[in-house]
Amino acid sequence: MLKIVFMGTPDIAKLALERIYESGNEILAVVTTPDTQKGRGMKFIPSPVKEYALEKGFKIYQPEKIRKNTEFIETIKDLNPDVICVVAYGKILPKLLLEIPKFGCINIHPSLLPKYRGPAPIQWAVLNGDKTTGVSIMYLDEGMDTGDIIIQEETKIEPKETTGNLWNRLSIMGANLIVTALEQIEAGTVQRRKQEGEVSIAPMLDKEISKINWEEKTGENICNLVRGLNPIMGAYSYLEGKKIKFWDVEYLQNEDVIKDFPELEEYLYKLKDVDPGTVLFSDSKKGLFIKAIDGIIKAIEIQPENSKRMNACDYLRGNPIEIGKIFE
RNA sequence: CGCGGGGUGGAGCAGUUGGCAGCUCGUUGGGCUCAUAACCCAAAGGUCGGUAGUUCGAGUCUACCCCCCGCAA
Repeated sequence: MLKIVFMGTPDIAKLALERIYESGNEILAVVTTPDTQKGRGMKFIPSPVKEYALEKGFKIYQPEKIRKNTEFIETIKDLNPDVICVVAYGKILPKLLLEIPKFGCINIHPSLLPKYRGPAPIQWAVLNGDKTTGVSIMYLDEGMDTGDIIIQEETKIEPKETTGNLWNRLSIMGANLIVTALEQIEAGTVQRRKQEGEVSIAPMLDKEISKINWEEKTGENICNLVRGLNPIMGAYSYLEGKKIKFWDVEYLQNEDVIKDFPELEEYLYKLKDVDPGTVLFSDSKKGLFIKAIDGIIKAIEIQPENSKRMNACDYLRGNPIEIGKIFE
């Protein structure tokens, strides 16, 4: 049994905390970011980690800042933890804190380091259309995700998998893996190795990215954008001044569409002349088809302005879209 | 007391200056088809988010409440 201080904030961290606790370790304290005003009405919402900690009665700390917060650092020092586990805490730990636990500070990072160092590794793996990714358990050092690796596990990214799906899977993998790492630390069999391979950075997602660029992006790019931003932001486009978000789309070749809908064949000759983003076919039974530079995007799940997500076909029933209108 | 949008048959929407609650689909039954997600005919299905009020009369106007959604953080 190890004595652990856990630092983390979102749901991915909550799951890890849960597993660490359930596998028989002692949680000396939980550190999470202060409650923030979120959502409609700007109410103060505790982080998922805090909720779980409250439920289990763990000691909770929510310092505003930790760099130069000597009082907080002393508090942690007094707890005398064997290990500090950090999972998506949201703040960079100062050296003074890193040096406290005798077995070090370990971290879950949801990518195969050194690929995708930084805050948005899962999102970027999907956005870039990667076929595989993984989870790394590593020692923290003063850099950004540059510490030595303890264990890594790889997983495939399914062709239609969204960031949300992958996020859930990696959360579980990470939670299990950090427990394994803790067991190794306790048993004294833990190994560490330097990060090797090509380094890349996964920066925070810019808002700009969520607008679909029909002119320049290929059908595959658009598909990756849509699933990569689901469910965090959603990719959007404007139709007649109204913002429409795309939550699920399918990328089709012209031939695929003709095969399913022979009646579209008469439109085929027009395809070359039409601008990307143009609505090629719109019907509440067959769906909504939009031209991309190299094929056709079929909208499956969309979200109109001020409304909720819905099936594209449902939307078209009450809001018919004329063929020839252009998304931009 | 951050800003804004909205709750109308199972789904998505319309409903003008208050005056019989509609549209596109779906569902059920029937018909036509070699056949169909196509077409034709018919039917069922709503206390219009809730409560109180104004009125001869409220989906529509007023007040309060509940729920949902978007932006912003």
